[in-house]
Amino acid sequence: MNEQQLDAVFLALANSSRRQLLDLIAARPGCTLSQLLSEFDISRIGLMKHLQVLEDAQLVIAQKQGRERPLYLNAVPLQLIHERWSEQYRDFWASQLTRLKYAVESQAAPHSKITTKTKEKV
Amino acid sequence: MNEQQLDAVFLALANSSRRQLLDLIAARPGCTLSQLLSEFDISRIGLMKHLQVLEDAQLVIAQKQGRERPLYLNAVPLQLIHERWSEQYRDFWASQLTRLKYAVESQAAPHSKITTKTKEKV
DNA sequence: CCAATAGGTAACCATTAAGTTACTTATTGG
DNA sequence: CCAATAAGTAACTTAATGGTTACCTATTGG
Repeated sequence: MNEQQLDAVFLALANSSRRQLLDLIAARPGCTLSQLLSEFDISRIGLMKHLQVLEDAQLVIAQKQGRERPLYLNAVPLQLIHERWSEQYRDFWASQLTRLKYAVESQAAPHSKITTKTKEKV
Repeated sequence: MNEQQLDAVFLALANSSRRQLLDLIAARPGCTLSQLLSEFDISRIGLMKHLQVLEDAQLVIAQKQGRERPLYLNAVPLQLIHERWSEQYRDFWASQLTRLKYAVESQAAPHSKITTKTKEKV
């Protein structure tokens, strides 16, 4: 995946309606836009535009069949990103410290208050 | 992570300058904006805005120290997404078929031409 | 001290995103 | 056949992105 493809995938995921749409397509392979419309509060055209963004990112594929256009998840881009992260952040995650590690190191003599404060829910 | 936090993280990742910035911060924990500026073709303010987007997503944390603001990667959001995908797409990825599976199933009697065509590089 | 340095604000501009309504096309079931 | 259905196009509005320049603030090293 090149940089532009990454842009497209992350952009596609950066919207909760689109993530929901993707989940629905994953759960109901072959479904059509009209079938999914009832799950959303937006217009058909609005939803169609979201779908287009997912297709641009190649997260969804569709083949027109008659007047319908059945939709399918293509999880390959997600898989590729998943694998890349596995390699890239292996050490980070293995340490089980992540931000806390650096937060503490960077402060000469942290108060106990600060160390507890940095352990926040995410 | 709630939906808005996911929005923020994916939005932050949906730009190659920001991904590059994140990589640099990961590689040089404690570095400052000015130090990183030479790696980019954009203005300091432009870069500062990208940094702000990463901070909004809590992918980067910074504590002001004197006139400097050392930067640190916070990989926790990435880790959470990584874990979620591991669960969510386990079966999909295990099948090693992804889109091909559904593409073939959805066509009554596919020509050999079509089955080869669906196996495209991603 | 004070000039250089690191960072921050404000205001602006062009492009893209996210949504709408109105209209068109093409397929199909009864 | 033909009306209902599924999808697509066009045009528009509002808000957000991604970038700029100009100016301001605060810290620090010599």
